[in-house]
Amino acid sequence: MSTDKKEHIIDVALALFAEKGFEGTSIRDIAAKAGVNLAMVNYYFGSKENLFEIMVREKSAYTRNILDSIVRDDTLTEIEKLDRIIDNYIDKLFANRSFHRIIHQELMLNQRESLQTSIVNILTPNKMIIGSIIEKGMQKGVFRKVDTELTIVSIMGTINQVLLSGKMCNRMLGTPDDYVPYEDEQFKQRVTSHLKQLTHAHLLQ
Amino acid sequence: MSTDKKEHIIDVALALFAEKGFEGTSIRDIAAKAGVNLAMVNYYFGSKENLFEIMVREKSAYTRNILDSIVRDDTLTEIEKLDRIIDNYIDKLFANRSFHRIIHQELMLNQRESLQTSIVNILTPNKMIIGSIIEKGMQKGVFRKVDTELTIVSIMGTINQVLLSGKMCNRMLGTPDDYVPYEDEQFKQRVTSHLKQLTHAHLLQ
DNA sequence: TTGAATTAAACAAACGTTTGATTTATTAAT
DNA sequence: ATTAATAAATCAAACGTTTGTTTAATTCAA
Repeated sequence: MSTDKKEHIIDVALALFAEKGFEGTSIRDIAAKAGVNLAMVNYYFGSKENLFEIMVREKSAYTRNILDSIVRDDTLTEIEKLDRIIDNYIDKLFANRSFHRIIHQELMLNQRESLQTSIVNILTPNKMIIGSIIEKGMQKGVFRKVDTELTIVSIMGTINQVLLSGKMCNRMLGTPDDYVPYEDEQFKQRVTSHLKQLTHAHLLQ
Repeated sequence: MSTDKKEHIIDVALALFAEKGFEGTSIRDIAAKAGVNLAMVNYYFGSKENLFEIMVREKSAYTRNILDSIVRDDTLTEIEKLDRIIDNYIDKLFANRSFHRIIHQELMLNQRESLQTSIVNILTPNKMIIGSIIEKGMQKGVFRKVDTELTIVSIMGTINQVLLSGKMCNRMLGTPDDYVPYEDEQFKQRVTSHLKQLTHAHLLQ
């Protein structure tokens, strides 16, 4: 079984799930767009739900190890660490926006309970790391006293809100509906500097 | 055709759509939970998609006229207006969280194009009003120079992020998975004061 | 008695999945 | 290097369900 073909099916499925949702995407859709026979999908992955789970597990790998090097760097102050995390997150999430959409579709729906738990388990470590930086800053007295968890929610929520709806972004930018704002370097920069300004004002004394 | 029964079907459909998504909910699900015959749903609403559209249009009414009275009140400063808007929004969105979930499911998916446009049209006026308050504050010099649109995105994004996943909230609160955080007055208060602290730090000189 | 409301039953289409035959690739023996 | 045997990959077709929707008969209310 060629790994290339399996990978290709996963990539096609990822794009379709992100666009139409799990129930809105049929195996026939996936097979057609991937250019493989319908039966191959079940041959490779056993079932549609299994393909979905494998895809989530495989594609979630990129979120790991992003923050580790940043948090360990002793030459950086707390606010510098947060700035780097914002840079890093916006970069990674803009690039992997399809996957990120799927993650949040799943979190919102109350289907596939087991997958929801494993998504929460994927996201929690990252949130913990950011949280520890904020609390270190508060201990040192460089950060104001804030609600650590909800501060993380605000940072993530801002990025997610932007990633949620291209149509909304285009309304904001004055760009046409078929434009892809996430490939616009200027827009990325705009979101980055807004988020930094927001966190600086919120955290710094 | 009894309006009560129609309304009851809409309410049942709302709850199911919010939990399982549009494609994940069958007319048979709706009919069963509403205690009506399967054929009644199509008899009343014509089609599943039509029921969905009617529901969105009907339930979106509550978002209007919330902000008008606040923005017109001349006795309030800009930051006071924003505080009231935050109070109001969190109150309304927590109460109507099922509907709000559906809205954002639709925004995320690229199915039902026409509905997406009308959702954007529903949300845009509210964003415009908040935007005008922020810009008035900047003109007066009481507000810092900020990215108006992205500031709104951060406020909305924070609330939406919280409303998105009860599981995530419970992880944050240390409450069990079956707990409903949105009915917890203390949690609502916590989100409210975080958002006010955030916007104050971000906007005020 | 007329029209609306309600029902059980059936409809065709789409769904995820399985089958069984066929092709292709791999391995082992000559 | 060629051949025979074995395994893996691919395919068209069919499977049984579930889907949204329609029908035609029946009940109910005005």
